[in-house]
Amino acid sequence: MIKKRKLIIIVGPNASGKSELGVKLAKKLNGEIISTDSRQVYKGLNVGSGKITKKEMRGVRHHCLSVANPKKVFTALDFKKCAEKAIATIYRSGKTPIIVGGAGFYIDAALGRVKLGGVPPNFKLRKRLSKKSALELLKILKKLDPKRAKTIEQKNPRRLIRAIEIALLKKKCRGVNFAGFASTQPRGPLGGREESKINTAALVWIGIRRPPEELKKRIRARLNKRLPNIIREVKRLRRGGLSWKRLYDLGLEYRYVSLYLQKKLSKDEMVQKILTESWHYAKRQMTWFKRNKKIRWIPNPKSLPTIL
RNA sequence: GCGCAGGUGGCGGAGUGGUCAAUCGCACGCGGCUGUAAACCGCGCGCCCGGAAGGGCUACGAAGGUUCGAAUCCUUCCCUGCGCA
Repeated sequence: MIKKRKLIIIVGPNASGKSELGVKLAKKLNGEIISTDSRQVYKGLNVGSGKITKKEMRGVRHHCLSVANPKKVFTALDFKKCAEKAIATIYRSGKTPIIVGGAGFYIDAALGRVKLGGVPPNFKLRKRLSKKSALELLKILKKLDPKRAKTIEQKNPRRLIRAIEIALLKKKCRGVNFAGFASTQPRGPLGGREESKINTAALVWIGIRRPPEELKKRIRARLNKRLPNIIREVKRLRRGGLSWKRLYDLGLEYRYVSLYLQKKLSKDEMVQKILTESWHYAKRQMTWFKRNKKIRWIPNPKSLPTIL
């Protein structure tokens, strides 16, 4: 039996101060950071995604940052692979891995708390299905996988399409053992575990939770400071060949700044949109994390728990 | 001062005699999420009781009136925008 190694996970909403805490802990514990952010994985999405700067890293090594081409979708599975590799590397060098991020789904995927199927995205199929209504999609799914049809969010086209994608491939490969498939996987207390080095680690969850008004203020301050650079960044991304559509899908600052640059929003509308949407996002992040009872909540990065 | 348009829930904006506590969008609150996740989706949202069904109360600028019944019709008043003075 391998001795349990420590793995620290720092979570919290947008603009709560996770990166700062991460570096602080890394310094203290001789650790390295695995950033868990669905937009910071892309090259060129820097200011807008709130990516930590070289200077802010203070010499601490960060993994899974700027590892993907923004033109292509980087999936949760891609992230999981990156994180696992990083964790292995960090352990090998005798250091402590510290996962820092706000993308709850990615973190849970990386740790095997959410099981990813093994069915890659089929963009042609998605495109075709995207023309159908949720009701039509549900009908299709009912035929393909009645079991999944019962548990799925019945009005969410994106989920329905993915479920159909899975069911279709499953059908095609009937006979093969697909026990690992998400669609038939019970949700167990941890959503099903997987074999990995992570299972042998002692997980320490830390969450930063700030009062709503304070968080809103931080979000606003951060945007004010960065907006000019974000606009510049979006222009640069455009020149680099990102479509408006892609920028829209990237969400938040990328979405609304590009609408502004296309003159579909005034500057003021853009700012308001980014602010409220960032707040909504922060709340969504919190609802994700609230379920995780292992998280120890602290009010700010300064109140470092003594458990370490 | 005259003419025209209008005043509806936190905001925008429908409704124009009963089926209206009032379509819808936004904000706000809560939640979901199994390879797009900063994406995507659901529920609630006047007040009070209820798990719900349902019931009670107060509401559509103000005050009166018509009517079995008014956010909707009439009168007066107050306010706003545009036009003419």
